[in-house]
Amino acid sequence: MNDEIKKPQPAPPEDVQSVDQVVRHIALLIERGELRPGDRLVPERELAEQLGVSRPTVRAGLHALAAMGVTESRQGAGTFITAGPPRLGAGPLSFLAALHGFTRDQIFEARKVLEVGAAGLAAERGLAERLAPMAEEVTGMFATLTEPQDFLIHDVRFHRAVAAAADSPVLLALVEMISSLVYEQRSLTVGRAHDLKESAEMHRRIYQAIRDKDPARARQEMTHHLDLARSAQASEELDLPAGVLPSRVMGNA
Amino acid sequence: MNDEIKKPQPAPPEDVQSVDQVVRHIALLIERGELRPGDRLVPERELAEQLGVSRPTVRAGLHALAAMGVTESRQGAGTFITAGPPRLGAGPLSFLAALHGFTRDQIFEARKVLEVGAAGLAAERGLAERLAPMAEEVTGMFATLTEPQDFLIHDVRFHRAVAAAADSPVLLALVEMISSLVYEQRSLTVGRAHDLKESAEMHRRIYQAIRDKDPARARQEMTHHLDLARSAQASEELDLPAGVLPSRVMGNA
DNA sequence: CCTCGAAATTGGTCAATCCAGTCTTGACAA
DNA sequence: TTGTCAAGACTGGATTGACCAATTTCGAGG
Repeated sequence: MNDEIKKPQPAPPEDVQSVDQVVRHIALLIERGELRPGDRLVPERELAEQLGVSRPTVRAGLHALAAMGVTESRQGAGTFITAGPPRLGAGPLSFLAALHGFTRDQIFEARKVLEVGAAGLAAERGLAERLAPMAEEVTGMFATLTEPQDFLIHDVRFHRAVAAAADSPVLLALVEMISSLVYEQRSLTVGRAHDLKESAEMHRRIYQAIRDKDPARARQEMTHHLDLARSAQASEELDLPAGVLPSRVMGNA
Repeated sequence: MNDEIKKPQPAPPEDVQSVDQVVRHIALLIERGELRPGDRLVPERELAEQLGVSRPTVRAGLHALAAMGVTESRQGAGTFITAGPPRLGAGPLSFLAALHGFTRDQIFEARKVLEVGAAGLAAERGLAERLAPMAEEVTGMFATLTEPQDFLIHDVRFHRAVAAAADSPVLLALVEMISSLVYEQRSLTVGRAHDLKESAEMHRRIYQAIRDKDPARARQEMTHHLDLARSAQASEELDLPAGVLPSRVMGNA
């Protein structure tokens, strides 16, 4: 064999995976506070040069970050750190649900823990400025009693508003994560819903308990509501053409 | 203009993004039950041909799935659907924490809601086969009172065992997600911990309440423990060299 | 029948190139 | 002077083709 033509290892034997290196680099910049929400990253080409990796590798890393909801890319404009309120994409949970066949009851169980706790916290806090969004969604529910799909949107938004009123960003992120899952499931069956009026009434009572700064009642009303909602959804799923249900738990990636 | 020479679009005008197409394709296979945990995906090259996209594009999609904890790739072996128990990677939450500067108290707030609820459920269920793991971790804590880092590991595992005893996969996934965050934060300061013995005692009381199928006591003990743990961690952070704390909230991607 | 090593398989990466939106800039007209 | 808009640069989106490295497979040889 010739021993001077070959120049095998152009890069030092760094055993780190190149694409991980990209993710770690961005993570480092975020840790250091050099990248804040809304900021624009350096162009892919430049990033590739800085890290000494190829552009496809950089792109793979950026896609991974995008999947985690950290970045957003706009063709022609650039790649940006996700702005807006702290949000946890529903993608991972959706996949988990599809892979392990989470049941409706299992999801409601988690909801009960999260949202009953959130309702209690919201009532303890009693932040006046958080009441309006909740009230608005309740109004929206009463206004869409004959439009199940629209009703559902207000329903989900109400529950998010409650979590927001708990004034706990982490809790809010978790609730939003699950409510996305709930929305995806429920939107398939809500057309067969009965008693939307009763549902709206329950939401109103939850709101009133939080407004009255009565944590115990807020928790109790939320518990009651979720139990009934679980039963309601179960009955909605009964008279449904077979085959429509089992799948379709996936959300936006 | 000529109207027969041009043949502009080699691909039908699908306005879908290629990399999204890859993710959706895998998602579809999972929905249909054609891909189950542990299964191996078709090779990248074949997948690229099937979908009519390039391999770097396929790789970007697979990296996105990997970031969501859906797939795992092993060089030379193949790409597999993540096996094992339902698990939600800590990556997204870690980034969220770093980006929005979640405080220790905010994390503990979420923990209280999740874990107090989990402890209550675990006590209600009273599944005998879930008790052993909890007891084992309590034992481990008493055995490592002088080794804070090892103690912390048992601590975190105990809390996961409680969530597992709640027998709610969704809740367990959420608790694991947060406990990863807690571990990352706490491992920096646990060296300065006092009263590890008292902490072990509290865990033992939580365990006993669950073992006795006493939900109210389980919830109360867990609440009490988390409140004290929050104070303890706060004091640990006080006498710490400045600059070590603020960053380092990122986890494995 | 067992062991071991070569070859096929598969993920990991890079290089160069083109396409498609987006933003910037400066010339031209009002 | 000012406003408009079109050309060009900039940036992400995607492809082709090739090569490296780890793993698996399978047959030759003991």
